[in-house]
Amino acid sequence: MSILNVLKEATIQSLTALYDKSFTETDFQVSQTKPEFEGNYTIVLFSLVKSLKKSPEALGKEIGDELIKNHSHIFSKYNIIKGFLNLTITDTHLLDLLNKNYNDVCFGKHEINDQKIMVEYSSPNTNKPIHLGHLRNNFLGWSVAEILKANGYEVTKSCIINDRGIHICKSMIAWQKLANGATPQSTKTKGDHFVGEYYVKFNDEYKKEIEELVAQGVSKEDAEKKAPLMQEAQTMLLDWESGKPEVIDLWKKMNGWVYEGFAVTYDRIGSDFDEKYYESNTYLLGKDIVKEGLAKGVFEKEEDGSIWIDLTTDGLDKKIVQRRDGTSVYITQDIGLAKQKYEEYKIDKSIYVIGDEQNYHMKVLKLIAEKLDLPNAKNIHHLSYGMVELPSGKMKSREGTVVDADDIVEEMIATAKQHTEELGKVKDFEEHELADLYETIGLGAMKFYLLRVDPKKRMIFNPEESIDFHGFTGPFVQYTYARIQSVLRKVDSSPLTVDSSILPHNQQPITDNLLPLEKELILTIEQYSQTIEQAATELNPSVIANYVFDLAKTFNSFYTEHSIANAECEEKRQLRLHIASMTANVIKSGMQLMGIQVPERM
RNA sequence: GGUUCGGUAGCUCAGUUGGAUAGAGCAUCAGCCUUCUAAGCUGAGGGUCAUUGGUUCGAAUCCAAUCCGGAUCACCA
Repeated sequence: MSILNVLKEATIQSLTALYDKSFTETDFQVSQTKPEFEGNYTIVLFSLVKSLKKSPEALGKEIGDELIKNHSHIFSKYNIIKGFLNLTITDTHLLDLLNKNYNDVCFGKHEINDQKIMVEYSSPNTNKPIHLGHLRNNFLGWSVAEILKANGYEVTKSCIINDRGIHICKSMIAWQKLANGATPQSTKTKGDHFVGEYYVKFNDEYKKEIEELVAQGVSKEDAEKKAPLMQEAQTMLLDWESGKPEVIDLWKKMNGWVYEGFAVTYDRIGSDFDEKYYESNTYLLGKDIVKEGLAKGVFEKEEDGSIWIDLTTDGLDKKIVQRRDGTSVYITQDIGLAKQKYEEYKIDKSIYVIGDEQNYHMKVLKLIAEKLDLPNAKNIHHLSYGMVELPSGKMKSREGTVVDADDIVEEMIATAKQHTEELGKVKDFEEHELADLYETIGLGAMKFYLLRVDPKKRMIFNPEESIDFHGFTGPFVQYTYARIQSVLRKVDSSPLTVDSSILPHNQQPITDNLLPLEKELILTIEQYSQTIEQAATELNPSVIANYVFDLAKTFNSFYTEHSIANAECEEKRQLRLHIASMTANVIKSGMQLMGIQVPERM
């Protein structure tokens, strides 16, 4: 149990013993002591002052004495300033913690529980390659899944691939008309980029057609519908739905190219999935749901045959769930898929990583699921994230300002290479080690940059600043890790041993002799478990990013001020090597939760 | 217009179960490499926490109103 939890419980016990009343965690507040005051943890007494009608000083003294009397192994002393009771943690307790866990690579992770969670993320369209915004989605989804695993959940990563629809037909039409049989192989183009080009070409040609029609006096709206290319795309969609062989073949061929391209990108950025759903399989789902909803009176049929749900009493609008031609719409398919997910996996919670432009849609989805009484409806959770913008504003495909994922990844890795070479510290690296290192640093910088911000906020991606490897960045944390490894390597000949002389059982001289920075490091490490928990509760990897950075920063201060391998005495040396080792473990673990590798050397 | 999410240092962001003098990084300035990796460390300057009012011992944090910005409100997905 963490010190914080021990303190809370101990305080409740002390209060109960002292005042003969029952208390809960909400009756008082515990926080970390501000650096300018002596102590490590602080109990804020004001709320108790009120209910117990005692002065803060008296109250603080009584609680402080009681805590120390009963928990002398954890709390050594206290002071009271105004209404704040500042408690000091004993060195003994911290050393004990260090001794028990210094070599535990799983430190901070929670026991397996029996809850199952599905995290759906990524969800690409097969008509164009993924861009910077998708990267935020991929990194978030992957990281959240790992964070949940670290908290003991059984996690299934899933992905819905939007592989059908009018947008797919557009690139197919363009390819048929313009490609002359060109393929990714023949043009040496990555498959997803290849198909994406034809999607762009379609829109270019389509635009020309509209302009011509408008010039002939057709209204813009009509022109958009009547343009021959659009008509062809519509026809192709119908052909696809009726299973016309040549259309299906073309569709399979082009999607195949896209998947090959995606596979390369996913492999590189580290996205993976346990289950893939294809919209071409799920788009008919939801028919039975519509029937069910009608029977239950949740849905209503209009005169023209279309089916609706009225959500006005919930503050939303009316929403269509089935078209008058009997086909199901997006939202209905999603409900169908939600149901299928539950039936297949018996999940306790279903998380959707989707941009905040779909907040309304997801709200409706959940509401309909609840009204239909689907078993997992209440545990549908939309992990909404803000758009990624450029310093110049939003990315717009029309203006060609969309940042391609492959390009930006490549650029980050190239910058990592250039920067590393300038520093000139890697002369003894082998060729393949260098390639790995650049990839580790470049991708690490990228992931850290996109994950360090609260998901729900939109963020600005400044290509120049993102490539800064100093300060609150992935490479800084990676560097700290490599630095520790370097120290630990140097003492390899005398590997870390559990030297009883620094252990509390022995009551040797180190006790009550920890330096402030040593203490701060151990206390920070101790909070890793809570940090993981918080990140899981909030579904927010930035919690981890901030924590890991803070730990790395503290370590670097320590490293600069105090020698580790050449400490004043053997006990101190052992102690510091233990701290270093544990810091490295926690940094590595935290970075892995964000999908970031740490290099042994850099 | 309705709903909803944001507004914290020049820039990018932390901090909201109400707590002590609001924190980092970047940028600027001043120091620190014969010593465990200087992708580092130490220090300085920089703030009307959008505005106004309310709640109370205490508000960046809670409530109300206003201003600014984003998203959304399709028989598209």
